[in-house]
Amino acid sequence: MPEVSAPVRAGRPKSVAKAEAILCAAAELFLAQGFQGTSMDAVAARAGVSKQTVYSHFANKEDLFKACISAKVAGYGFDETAIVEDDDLRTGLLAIARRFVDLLFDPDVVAMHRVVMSEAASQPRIAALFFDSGPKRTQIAVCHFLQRQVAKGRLGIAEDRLLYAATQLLNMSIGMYQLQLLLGLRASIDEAELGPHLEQVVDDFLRLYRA
Amino acid sequence: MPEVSAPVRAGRPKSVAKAEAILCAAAELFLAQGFQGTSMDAVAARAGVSKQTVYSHFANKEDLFKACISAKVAGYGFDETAIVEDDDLRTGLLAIARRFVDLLFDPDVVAMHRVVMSEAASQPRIAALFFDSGPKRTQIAVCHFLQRQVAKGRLGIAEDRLLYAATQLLNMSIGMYQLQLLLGLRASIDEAELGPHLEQVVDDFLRLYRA
DNA sequence: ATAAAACTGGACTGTCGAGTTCCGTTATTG
DNA sequence: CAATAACGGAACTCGACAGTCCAGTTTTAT
Repeated sequence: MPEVSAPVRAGRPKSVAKAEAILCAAAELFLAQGFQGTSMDAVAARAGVSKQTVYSHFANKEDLFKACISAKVAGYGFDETAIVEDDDLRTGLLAIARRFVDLLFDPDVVAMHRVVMSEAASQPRIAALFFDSGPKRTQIAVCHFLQRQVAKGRLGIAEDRLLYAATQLLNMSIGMYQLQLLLGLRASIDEAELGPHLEQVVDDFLRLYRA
Repeated sequence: MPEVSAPVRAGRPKSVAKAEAILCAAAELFLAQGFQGTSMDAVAARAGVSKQTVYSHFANKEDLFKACISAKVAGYGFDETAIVEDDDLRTGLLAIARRFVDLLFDPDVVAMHRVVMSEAASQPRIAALFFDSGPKRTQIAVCHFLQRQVAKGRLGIAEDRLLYAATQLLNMSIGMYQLQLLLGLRASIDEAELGPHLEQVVDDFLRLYRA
């Protein structure tokens, strides 16, 4: 029985560095100009690589796109382990809201939303992957945080309304800001506007759910 | 002084019916397949018209796109005059939330969001037009409703927080539903799920702001 | 009737992009 | 060193599409 996992090793191995350069270049272009707006020639040029090499690492444009989004999604997750169980509940919620909008309003993440949405029809798998490892994961992480606060007796939320409450906190944090970013009506959100907004959101959340 | 507004009338006039057919066909295709995914040949074919005729009514693809979105936006507004000043405040708020999600979750409107977002970079004017006569107008309409309820002594909201409160009501109504629709993860939202959700949203809103 | 302009249908140009192919070069393994 | 495979570079095929052109036909105002 021949070695299936190592099929006849010989010759020059594929450069991992080049594969990463291609992936990186492609991600920049796809996020900035969309899938259809990005040509394989442009990717090769930006990666400083020949088109042949691009096709030796990725079968076609669609595969390259999927690899890009998968990599980006994996790298950009809402880090749930970083949620500090602060002594002050309000501070903890504020930190969560802050971390959330910092992620959501990041130019790359905004661009990702745009691209995944516009390709959702032709790439349903990518859309599902994005949702599960992005928004869904975030929602669940916040949900777990709330659950722990309920267990500590600091919040009063029924078990079957935890997901709803988490979504509420996140949705209220978004405000009109994300839409304006997605539409390119703003380049970024001013801290002087965002800070008070998030405090208001957290205060309202506490009025609804404080034990 | 020559007639500037009626420059030398003669010959066959342009068919308004054909212009509308073109606009209608283009809208269907643009919303279903995006700007870049729609060819002028396809528009002409769908409208049952020659390509020449398309170009006689619209200078180029971009102009046609702008005309399409403008027309759709004008036709799809959140009808603020239809907000009934119901005796029961809860019923009134529920009606607003319902009207809002009925509009926002409409397949055409979802598709519009997708298209306008993906073309926002190259068509900033369209994005601004969409925002102002869509989300912005809705927000203001709800804001006015809330203001009247405050005047009647039924709600307690500070003047400078009316916009925030309106956004809150709308954002909470959206839940995760719009994102799932935009990503094509759902085709529509089941009433059995949406009804209780909206009631919960309105109840929470009332807990925060009832006078 | 007549002239002007809209409309059809199709052919045509020019461009761009995905994916392939070929050849010479370079790196790696045995 | 020799076999092997990645890489660069460039040319190439093939199809799609925006926009134009034209010759003939239809509609409409004067």
